[in-house]
Amino acid sequence: MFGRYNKVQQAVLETTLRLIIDKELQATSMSLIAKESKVSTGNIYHYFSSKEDIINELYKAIVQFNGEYVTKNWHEGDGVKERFERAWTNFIKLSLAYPQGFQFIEQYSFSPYIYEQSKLDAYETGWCAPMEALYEEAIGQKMFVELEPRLMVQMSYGSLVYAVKAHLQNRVELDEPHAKQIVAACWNSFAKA
Amino acid sequence: MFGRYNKVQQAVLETTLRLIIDKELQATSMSLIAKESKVSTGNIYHYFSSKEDIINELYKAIVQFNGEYVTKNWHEGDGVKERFERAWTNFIKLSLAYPQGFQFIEQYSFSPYIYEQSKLDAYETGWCAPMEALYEEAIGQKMFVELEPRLMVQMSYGSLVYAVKAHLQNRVELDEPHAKQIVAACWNSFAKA
DNA sequence: ATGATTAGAATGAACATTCGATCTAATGGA
DNA sequence: TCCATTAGATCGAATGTTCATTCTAATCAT
Repeated sequence: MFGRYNKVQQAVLETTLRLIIDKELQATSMSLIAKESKVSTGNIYHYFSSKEDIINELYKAIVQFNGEYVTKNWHEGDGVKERFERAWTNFIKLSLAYPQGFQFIEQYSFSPYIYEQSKLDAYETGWCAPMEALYEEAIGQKMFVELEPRLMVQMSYGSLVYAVKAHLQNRVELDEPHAKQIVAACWNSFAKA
Repeated sequence: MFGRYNKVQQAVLETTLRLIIDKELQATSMSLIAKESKVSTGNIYHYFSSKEDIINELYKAIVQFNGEYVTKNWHEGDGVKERFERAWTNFIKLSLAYPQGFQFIEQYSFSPYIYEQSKLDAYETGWCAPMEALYEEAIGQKMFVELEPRLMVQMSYGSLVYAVKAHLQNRVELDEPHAKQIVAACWNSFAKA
């Protein structure tokens, strides 16, 4: 997930992600990050300019990772529906495989802690732009009702997010057949009769 | 929203809600709450045992308020679909009328800051239980596909939450006709062909 | 006059950040 | 080959601030 960073940075980012999800941001002090990552506070400040900076790097790295994951295996020649199913199925798999990254994005993508610039970049480096284009295509082919693609993508995403959240809280099953039904529900919500 | 509390408690809760949404929790100090609510710190501690306690009272009060709001105007004799539309339309209206309450619940319902007990109570005092019963009914009448009602309710809720979020960030329109289309999309996602 | 409330000072802990010292490893000159 | 020099990496104690909470003495309302 943090391949483009050096060893020290990786240790800090991984530790911070884990601590923030386990314990909440305010309970995650720099000294705790230092202890758990086995990097001294001084050295952390050698590689990151502030605590905020760590959080923002985390955010950017995860957004990019998620973007690549969701748009994986889109084959040339696949129809709109195939790509739709592939993308959102990828998203569910991603969320189950990297629940900490999922929860981090969930908790912080609307937080003032994340710089506006990071959020703007996220639109391009993440899956937002490609998914909106896909929904646009679906409208063009009369498969979807006429609604703003941006709104529709957000709604589908919200459905999946809450399904995954419910699962992570042990409140519902989320196996292969469930995932299929969930993605189908997303399709049906905008499919033309 | 805080009808069951006394004047002092109301002032504190209203102020805290506003500050937390405007500025983030960590930037909302007790002294700031005291200054803006015009209640001295000493007196705040007379009515609340800690900062955590304020947050948890806020949470419980808003959950209950939202629960009553969403299930408002369910008329005897209304069919499942009418109640479905009424409930989620109420939810959208609620979110637009009380965006701070909406954002608070969004940010804190998964946070470790909220006691587990508060979360458990929320299930009964909020709209979760009645909505699951409604979805159950829809399944019984063969209107909905067979999926866990809990999962379906969460997914519908997620759709609406993200639609409202997108609107609050000025990213999409959310007027009366849009609300209708959004609620229809939620219905269609689980409607039997 | 009794209980509620206020202003705000005092307390003590927690925390982000800084800084000077020490370590490491690579390079260069003899 | 062997030591000297250097640049950067790493350390962790020290700094200064912020903040939740407590306390005190004064004021207000009934």
